[in-house]
Amino acid sequence: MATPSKAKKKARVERRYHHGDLRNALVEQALALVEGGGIERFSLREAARLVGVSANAAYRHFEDKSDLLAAVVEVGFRRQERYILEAIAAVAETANAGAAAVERLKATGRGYVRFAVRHPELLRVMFGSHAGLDAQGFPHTAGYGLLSKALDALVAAGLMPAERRAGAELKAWTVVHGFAMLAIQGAGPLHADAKRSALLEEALDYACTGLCGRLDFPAWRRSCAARTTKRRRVP
Amino acid sequence: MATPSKAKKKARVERRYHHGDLRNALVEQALALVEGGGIERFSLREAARLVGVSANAAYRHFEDKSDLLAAVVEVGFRRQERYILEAIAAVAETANAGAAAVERLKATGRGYVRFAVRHPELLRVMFGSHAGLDAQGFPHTAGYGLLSKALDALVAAGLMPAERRAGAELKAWTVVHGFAMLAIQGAGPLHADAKRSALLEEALDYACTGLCGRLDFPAWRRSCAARTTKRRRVP
DNA sequence: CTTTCGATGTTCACAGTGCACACTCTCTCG
DNA sequence: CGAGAGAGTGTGCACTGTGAACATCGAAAG
Repeated sequence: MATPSKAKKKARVERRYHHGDLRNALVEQALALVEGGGIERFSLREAARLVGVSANAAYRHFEDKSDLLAAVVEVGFRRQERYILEAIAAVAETANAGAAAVERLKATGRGYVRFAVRHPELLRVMFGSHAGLDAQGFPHTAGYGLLSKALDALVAAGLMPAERRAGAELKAWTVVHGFAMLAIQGAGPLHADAKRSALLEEALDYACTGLCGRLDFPAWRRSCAARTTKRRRVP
Repeated sequence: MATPSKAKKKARVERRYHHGDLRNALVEQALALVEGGGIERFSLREAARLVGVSANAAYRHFEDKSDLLAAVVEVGFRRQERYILEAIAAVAETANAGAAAVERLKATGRGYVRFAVRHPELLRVMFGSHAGLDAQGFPHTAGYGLLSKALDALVAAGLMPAERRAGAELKAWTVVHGFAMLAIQGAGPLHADAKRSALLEEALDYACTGLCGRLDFPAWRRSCAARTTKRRRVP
């Protein structure tokens, strides 16, 4: 066997007095509890128990139960961001700048909704109380910045009149957030996967229409055609 | 003094063994607790205590804590419906059928959002778990029917192409629900009353654009003009 | 007018929760 | 090496949701 002095440093599987990474372990466990059974079936005590630590150990790392939950919300937003980035990465490249801008915008929405459907309880917790948004009222997430860039590109490509640019983030967010929330609620025909993604595409077209103000820019038509023909799969 | 045999029948203010209307009293109290302090600050026991009854008395009227909450959700939906009806009643009559249809559609959204802003915690509870929606996934509320009628009228007035009619309820609902949720979350500039209602009007215009597909129907322009000139106050 | 019975409320009991306090263990640094 | 700070434990308290047995009332049946 190896020298105990070195083995003690890390990688000790047996019960140690100091956990070593309790904070993260608790957040991870809390998240698991939330995802499988909603916010009701989550207690600080059970999270601690499952991690193999006394209940009060959690208070060395979190003020409160709600503080632990806030940490869960934080990783929720980061996870959502990853979904959005993946969705954007999945769109096909196009020579047409307008089509690319439209596709990137739509991909943002696809990632948002995909995250919602895969982690409904987590999303509910993220928007369950006044938390998760920064002082300006936006998520401190790269995803929001990507949305802004996509909208800028839409203007640059001549698809969106410049005077419609202001506040466009919020409008786009409104549609996508509403869709996501209703989807996880099982509203209308949104619970079935196939139907939902078809309706999402409709909703995204509809959102773009609303954002740009009109359908009949020539470049717009071309971009729509580009979308339906080629799209890469998400891994 | 009156004959005791008759006074005993009803209207006894003193402590009686049988409450007489416990179920309603509990729902009312539970609703009050939810509205002032969110779902966390609501316990079956406290509701019972405030009503002046033992905790377990509630179990004669409700299966569960969650069953009581479901009753709260029910009255929430009815209350929301009243807001929508009031908002619709508040729009000015117009000779132009198209303008009237647009206004009725928008009013639905205004009522929805107004309810959300006035009863944020209640709305959160209403959409906090898989509840409140019927088997088809729609709220069993007259408000939804009114939305459908407004959309039909939009088609009848020639503002919305008939081929865009299918699924329009869901799209309208998506925008308005998303707006309402983000508003009560304090997202972006939505927490300030004045800014919010201005943005709501923008969002409603934007939703109509998306629903109808194009801005430049002549009747559409006229209806927009009609909206900005005259609107009655909500009482 | 009694008797009886079902609906409605009460009390007691139990497990589980969030949290405060005082205690113990271990690692690090002077 | 020894002291102190940071991390984890145990005990205790007020509270919760819920089950089971008991108490009370109103109305229907005799």
